[in-house]
Amino acid sequence: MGYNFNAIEQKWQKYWKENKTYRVIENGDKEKFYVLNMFPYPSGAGLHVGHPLGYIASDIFARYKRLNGFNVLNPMGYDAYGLPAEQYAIQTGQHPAITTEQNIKRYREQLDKIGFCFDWEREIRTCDPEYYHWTQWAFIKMFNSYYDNKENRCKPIEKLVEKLSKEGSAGVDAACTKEIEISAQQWNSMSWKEKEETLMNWRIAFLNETMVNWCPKLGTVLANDEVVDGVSERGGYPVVQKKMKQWCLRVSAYAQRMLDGLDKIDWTESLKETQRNWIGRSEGTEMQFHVKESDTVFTIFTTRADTIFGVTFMVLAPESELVAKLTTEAQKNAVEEYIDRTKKRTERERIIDRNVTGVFTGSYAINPITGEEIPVWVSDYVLSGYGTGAIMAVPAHDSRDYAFAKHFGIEIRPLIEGCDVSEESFDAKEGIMKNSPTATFSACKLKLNGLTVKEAIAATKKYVTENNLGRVKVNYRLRDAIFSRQRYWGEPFPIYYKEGIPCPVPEECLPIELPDVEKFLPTESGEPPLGHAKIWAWDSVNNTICDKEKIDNKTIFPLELNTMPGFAGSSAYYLRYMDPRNHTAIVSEKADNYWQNVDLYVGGTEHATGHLIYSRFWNMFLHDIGVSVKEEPFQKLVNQGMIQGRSNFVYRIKDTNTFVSYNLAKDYDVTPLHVDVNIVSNDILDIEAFRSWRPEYANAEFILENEKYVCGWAIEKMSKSMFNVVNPDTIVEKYGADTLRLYEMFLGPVEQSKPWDTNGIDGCHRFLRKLWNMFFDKDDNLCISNNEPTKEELKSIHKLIKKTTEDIPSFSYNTTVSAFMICVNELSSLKCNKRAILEQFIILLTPFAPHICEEIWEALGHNTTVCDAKWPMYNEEYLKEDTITYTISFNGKARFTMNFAADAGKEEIESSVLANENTKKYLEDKPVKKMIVVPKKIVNIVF
RNA sequence: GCGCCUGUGGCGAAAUUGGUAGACGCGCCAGACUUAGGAUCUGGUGUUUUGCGACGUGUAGGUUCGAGUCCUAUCAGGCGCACCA
Repeated sequence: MGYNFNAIEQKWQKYWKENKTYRVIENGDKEKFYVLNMFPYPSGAGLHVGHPLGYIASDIFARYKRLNGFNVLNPMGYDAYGLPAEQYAIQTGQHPAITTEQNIKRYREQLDKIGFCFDWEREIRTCDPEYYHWTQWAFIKMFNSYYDNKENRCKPIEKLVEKLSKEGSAGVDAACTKEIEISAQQWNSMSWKEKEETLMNWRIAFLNETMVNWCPKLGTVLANDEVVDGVSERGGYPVVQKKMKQWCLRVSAYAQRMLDGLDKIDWTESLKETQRNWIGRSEGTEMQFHVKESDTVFTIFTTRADTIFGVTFMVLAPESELVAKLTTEAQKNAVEEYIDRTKKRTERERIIDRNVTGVFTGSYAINPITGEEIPVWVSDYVLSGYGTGAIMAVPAHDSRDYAFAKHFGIEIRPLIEGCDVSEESFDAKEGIMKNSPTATFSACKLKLNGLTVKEAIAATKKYVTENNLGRVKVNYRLRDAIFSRQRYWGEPFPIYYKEGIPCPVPEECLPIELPDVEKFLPTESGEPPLGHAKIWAWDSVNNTICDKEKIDNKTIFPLELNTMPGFAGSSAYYLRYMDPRNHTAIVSEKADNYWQNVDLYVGGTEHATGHLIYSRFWNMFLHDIGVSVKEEPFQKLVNQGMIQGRSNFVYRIKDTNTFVSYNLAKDYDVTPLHVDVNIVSNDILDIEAFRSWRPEYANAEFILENEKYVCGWAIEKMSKSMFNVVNPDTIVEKYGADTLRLYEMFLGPVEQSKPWDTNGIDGCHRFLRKLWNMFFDKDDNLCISNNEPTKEELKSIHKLIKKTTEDIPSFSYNTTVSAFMICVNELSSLKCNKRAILEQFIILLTPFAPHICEEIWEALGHNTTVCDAKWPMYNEEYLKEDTITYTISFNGKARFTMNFAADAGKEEIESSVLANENTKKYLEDKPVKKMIVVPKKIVNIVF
C-alpha cells in the first residue's frame, strides 16, 4: 500500500477537529506568541495555489513555536464587508449576504484540506454584527475624541469643551480642519447647534465638506489609496473630484507618531520607506503675504524660504477660497471661465495633459521682505489639499514655476551663483546665494548673498519668525481618510441626525445592524442604498431603531445612510481575535495584556498604504484611549511574494485546425492560443485531453516534434482568462497536503514573487515517500530498531536539528526543506532505522508536513499528538569532524588539498604545509611573505 | 524626476563574519529492472578543451593574499511616490 496520503490526511484532519488540538486559551504559565495572516476577503473565485503561501509559512512558524513550548495564537477569519464582496454579488445578481456566506464556505473547505493549525473557535467575520459592534464602538469613540498636539495623544472631547469654555481657542493646540479663533465668551454664548458644528473642527471622526474622489461607476467615494492613476483600484473606473460632505478620520493627526513608530518595528526597509513616502513629511516655512490695496492676507507654504527674493508671481489653487476674494472686476470673466474648465477635468485628464494653464487674478501681493509687488495667478498645478493651496513661485529654482513663467512671459530671477536658467530651472538645493536686494530695498535686513542654500533657508526662517512674517511649519502629504461609502454592504454608522447635527447612538445600543433593503445596488448619482431601508430611524426615547415614517425630528430622527468603507472592519481585527466572543468589550484587559500585539504578521505588500496605515492609526487611537496596550499592532511583518501563473500556449496555423509544436512554429504563420495548464505536463501537451477540452478542438491535427507536442510558455498573472489557474484542491488530491505545503515552501524564499510551476512537485512527493519507506516495509509493517545510533547517524540528524532551529525563525524555509531531503538521503544510504534518530526527524518535520508526521508518530507508539512533542536540541559534539580538509592555495590560486586532525593548531598546520613536497615543488626558491590559515577552509601562502 | 529592491546554469534556487561558486529540487543524458511506463533505482550534468587546464555570479573598474559578498561608475528589470511648492 505504501504512503497513502489521502487516507492519512483525512484521518488526522478529523482527529484535530474532534480533539480540538489547536484550541488555544490564555495561559500565564506559558510564553505567548501571536502569529497572524492578513485575513482574506472571500472572493467568488475560491483559492488558487498562490493564496495559501503566506498561510503555510505562518502555519509552519506557529507549529514551530508551539513545539518550542510557546502558547501560540494563530487565528483566521474573513474580511467580508466592502467593495470586492459587494461587486461580486452585483455581478452574479445575488444578495451579498448570500454570496459572502457561500464564498466563506468554499474558502473554509479549501483551507481545511491543507491542514492548518488555526483555532477556528476564534473565527471572526467583519460582517457579523457581533464583530462590527466594535467597529461602530470605535467610531463613536473617535467621534468623541480630539487630538492634543502638546501631549501628543487623543483625549475626550469634553476636555476640549472645558478648555474652550474657559480660555477659548487660545488655550487649544489640537489637530483641526482649519484654524479657528474664538474667545471663551463667544463659545459660551453659542447655541448647542453652533457648538456642535464648531466641534467638528477637532473631532477625530468628523463630518467635512471636501473635495473627494468620486467614482460614478462604483457609485461611491474612495479613499486616496483606493485610487491608482486616476482610476479606481477596484474595477479601474474613472474617478472625478467632487465636493461632498463626508465622514472623515483625522489620520493626519497621527502622522508624526506613525512616522516615528516605524523605527520601532521590524518591517522590511522598503515597506517602511513606502509608508514614509505616503506620510510625506516636509519641513518648511509658512509666510504671510498682504494683498495690495486690500486687507486680505494669505499664507503660503514653501520649503525654499531662501528663494524669497526670486519670487516673481504667486499662484492659487483653483479651488482656493482666496480666488474669489482676489479676482478683480476686470479679470472676473477670465477667472471664472478658467475655473469652470478645470472643474470638468478628471484627475486622470489632469495627469495625462500637463500643458501649462492659468489665469491672472488682477491682484498683486506684497513681498513681506522686500515690499515688491507680485502678480497673483490661478493655476491647477497648485493643489488645494496640500499646504495652504497657495504658493510663492520662484521660476528660477522650481521646474513647474519655470514652465509657467516661460509660458506667460514672467521674469525669471536666478539666485544661485553660476546657475544657468536660460533652458531650465536650477532645482537642486545646493550652491551659493546671490542677487539679494541691496540698495533698492534698503529697509531689508535679510542678506543671503554668499551663504549656502542650507544656511540661507535657516537664516530666512529665523528672519521670518523674528519679524512675525510667518512661522516654521511641518507639512504632511498624508490626508485624512474619507470614511463614508454610498454603498450597501458595509457597517452602518451608529449616527442619527438631530437638527441636521450628527449624534452618536448610545454605546449600549450597539450594534446598529445593517437593515434589509429591497434595492442594494449603488447609484451613479450617489444616493446611498440605505435610503431604501424602511426600518431606519432612531427613536431616542426608547433607544431603538424604528420605522422611517415615524420621523418627527423631535424624538425620532433619521439615521445616517452611508456605510463604512472596507478598511473599517479590517483595522482592529487582530485585537478581536484575542477575545472574540466578548460581549462587553472589544477585548478584555486580561486578554489584551496577555497577547499584547501581533508578533508575526504575514501578508502582501499591496496593503502598504491602505490597511497597514489605517491599522496603525486605529491601534494608536485605541492605545490612547487605554484599550490596546501596545502602540504598534504588528511587531514583525513579513511580506509574502505573489505567486504568478505560468501559462502555456499552443500554436494554431492560421485558418486551419492544425497545431504545430513550439520549436517548429517559426516556420508557419501561427496564432498562439492559451491552453489550460492542467492538460500540459512539463510543457508537453496531453493531446487527447486537448481534443476533449473544447468541442472546436475535437478534430484538431498536430505537427509534432520527437512525437510530442511541445507548448510555449510565459509568466503572467494567475487568472481564469489565461487558463493558468492551479487549484490547491487538485494538488492535494494528487499529491497530498503535506507535499503541497513542502513544495510551496521549496519553491523559493517566501518574500519573493515567483511563478507557480507544478512540475517540480514530484521531488517533494518523492521525499515523503522515501521517508515513509524508512519506517514501513512493503507490507506496511513498522520496521524500526531500538539499537544505539552510530556516530554518522547522530551527526546527520544533529546537522538537521541545527539547520532547522536556525532557519525557521529567519523564514529560510526553502533551504530547510533542502536540509530535510539531504538528511533523508544520508540516513537512507546509511540504512538507518534507529528509533532514536528517526523520531527526532519526525518532530522536526512536523511544522512542514503535519499529517504524515502524526501518522508515523502514532505508529511509533505515542498516544499524544506530535504537535505537543518537544523540539530537539542539537549537540555540537556530534557535529565535530575528525579530520578537516584544507585547500592549499598560492597567492589565492588553489593548488591542492591536505587533511588535518580537527584539533590541529595553526602552527602545526603551517609547518606541515611548508614541509609538504607539493608545496616545496611549487614554491621552489620563492620566499614566503606570509601565510593565512582560515580555520576549516584554506591555507593561503603569499609569496 | 525622487526613493527602495533585485540581477548567479536549460529552470526554481543555495553559498556563516569576504575564504575560493552552483547545495537541494526540476529538466536533460546514460545505465539497471521491466511486456510496458509520465513508475522505481544507480551514475552524470556551468561553459570550453581529447586531456592538463582556462574561463565563469548583468557590465567596467577598485580595495584585498582572496570578492557573488565590500567600494565607485554603469546597464537592465521590478516596486513605491510624484505638478506635494
